[in-house]
Parts: sequence; C-alpha cells; structure tokens
Amino acid sequence: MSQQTDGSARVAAAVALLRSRHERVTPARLAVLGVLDRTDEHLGAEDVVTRAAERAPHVHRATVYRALATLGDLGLVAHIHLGGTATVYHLTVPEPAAGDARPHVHLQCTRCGTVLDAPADTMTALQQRLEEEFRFRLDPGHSALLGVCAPCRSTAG
Amino acid sequence: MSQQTDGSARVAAAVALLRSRHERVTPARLAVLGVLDRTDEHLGAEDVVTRAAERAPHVHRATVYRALATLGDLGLVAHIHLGGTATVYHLTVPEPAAGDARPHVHLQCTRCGTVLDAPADTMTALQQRLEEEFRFRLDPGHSALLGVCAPCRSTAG
DNA sequence: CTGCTTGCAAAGTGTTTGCAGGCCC
DNA sequence: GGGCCTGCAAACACTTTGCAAGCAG
Repeated sequence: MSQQTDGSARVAAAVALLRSRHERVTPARLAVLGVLDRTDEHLGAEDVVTRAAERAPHVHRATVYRALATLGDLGLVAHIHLGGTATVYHLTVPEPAAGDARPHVHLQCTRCGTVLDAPADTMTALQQRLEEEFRFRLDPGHSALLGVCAPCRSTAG
Repeated sequence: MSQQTDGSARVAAAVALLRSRHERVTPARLAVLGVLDRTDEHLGAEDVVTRAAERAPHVHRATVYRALATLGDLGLVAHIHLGGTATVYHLTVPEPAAGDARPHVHLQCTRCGTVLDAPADTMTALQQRLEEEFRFRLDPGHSALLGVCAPCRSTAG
C-alpha cells in the first residue's frame, strides 16, 4: 500500500482549518481524516474505526465517534443517512481552490441496498422549489432517496 | 374489552385484508392497527408500544415490532425514515374507495427537528426524471428530505 | 502548565431472535 | 388440533457518557 503521505492536500487543508479554529490536531483526528481522505466510498463509523486502527495503534471506538462529531461541527466532515438507518461519513473537501466538490445525490434501492449516485443537479429544481415555496433550504446530499433500482424492478416488479 | 371505535373503516378494511391473506387477526395486531388508525401523527415503534399497551394489556415490545413488520409486508402499514435515524409508522389506508391517499413528502429541519409536510406532487418531476434517467422508481415518501427550515435559517444562518 | 482529548468500560437506544407456551382459525 | 403468534429475556448493533490519565499548545 503506497501509504500515501498524510500530507494529502485535503488533509493538509483540514489541519490548517483545525489550527485556525484553535482545535487540537491529534493522532486520532489525523487518522480519521486520513481514512476519509483515502477513499471515495462512504464509510460507516465502524468502518472508520477499523481503518483508523490500522493507521493509529489504539484509536478507540468512542474517540472516532467524537472525532467525527467534532470534525462534523467544523464542517470538515459530513454524513449521509442511507436507508434511513446507516450513517456514512465523508470528507467535505475544504480546499480553497477546488470548486466545492458538490456532493452527488444518493439513490438507494430498498430491495438490494445498492446505492446509485446521481449528479448533484438532479435535485436543483426541487431545491429551488422548496426554497421558494417553503423557505426550506434543502441539503440535497444529506439523506438518500429511497426507491427500487432497475435490476430489482425487473426481477420481481 | 369494550373499546371505542375499533370499528373504524380503516381498521375494518385492514382486518378484511388480513383475513383474505389468511393472516391471523390477533389482539396485538388489532391494538397496533387501532393505535395507528387513531392518530394522524407519525409514531415511532416505541410510541406504538406504549399506546398499544393501553389498548391491550400485555402487548410486548417485540410483538409490536413483529406486528409492524408483518403489517408492513402486507402493505397495510408503511414507515418513513426521519432524520435518517428515527423510523415512524403510519397506516396506509386500504379503503378501496379512497383514492390511494398518496403520502406527502416530509421535510425535516436538521436544526430543530421539525417536520414539514409538502404536497406529494412536489417530487413528481424528480420522480419522473429518475425514472427516465436511471430507471429508478423513487418512493417519494419513504425518507424525509433534510435541510433547514425558515425559522432556523433566520435564527442563525 | 492547563485543560482539551483520549482510552476504557459501562450504560443507553432501538430492534431482533430463540424458545416454550398460547390462541386463532 | 395444528401451526402461526405471543411473551419473555437475552442478544444485537450502534452510539454516548463518566472518569482519570495523556498530550497538544
């Protein structure tokens, strides 16, 4: 495994933000950031715990949960609710340059559990409508949209 | 037990459907149906447990969960995922006459937890789009849309 | 040094399961 | 009666909390 440096641009930016907020940069937090930076898939808290343990020796479950909460409050990490039950986390790229990696929408099949990614603009219209009609600021990527995927529809639909 | 209005049209219809499927009509199931029929709010499993206990003496937690699962499989009860964590249940009116009470969309504020109801057609366009582009059959009411409500936006946003 | 963070373990939620007995049909 | 349904308790997965010790700043 090319243990790519923790010096990833994203991690570096995250650390910078932590410092600017006078938040401590600890091994546990670095491990969590590193884990999230290293994958493009969505990891559950438990997955983060497991992978973080590979990076830092004794990161405890509770510590990871606390780190995820803290980083979440700082806006460095965001979570998505899949299936209405599972919560998965991902890094919200804080790179000044990067054009704000707009989170895509998640479509989850209630039959097979598969998660499809739809472009962010899929919900733009809805977002504007909710804004106008209800003054409700929709967070498009915060929860997955549930339904049945194509394969499952033909299987027994 | 002389219970008020268990003779609700909806409960009666539900019972009829249970019988037609050769499913047993038990006190516990009747209690669950009665509880759900009696309110228009969305109840969590635990709420159903509590209220069901008032109707039937010793309905156990596990029994309520099993009843909700069974009734769900039969299409008599549906659940919605709020906030991505809480699951709430409601009766899906099986009355032949009723024009299929299409469930409305739920908008939940991640700050104050309030749940707003938006008309079902709010997501019609999105639904069609997902259908065409991904062959994904969206279930509009299955999970709440998360975001920030008007009051909370002005409060600190 | 100061006190935010961590580790650990235990307590909490919310939901599910194995069994023996009970009740619907 | 037969077999599904229930009650009970324990198992479960996930997340949170109380403390004392540890380390960042």
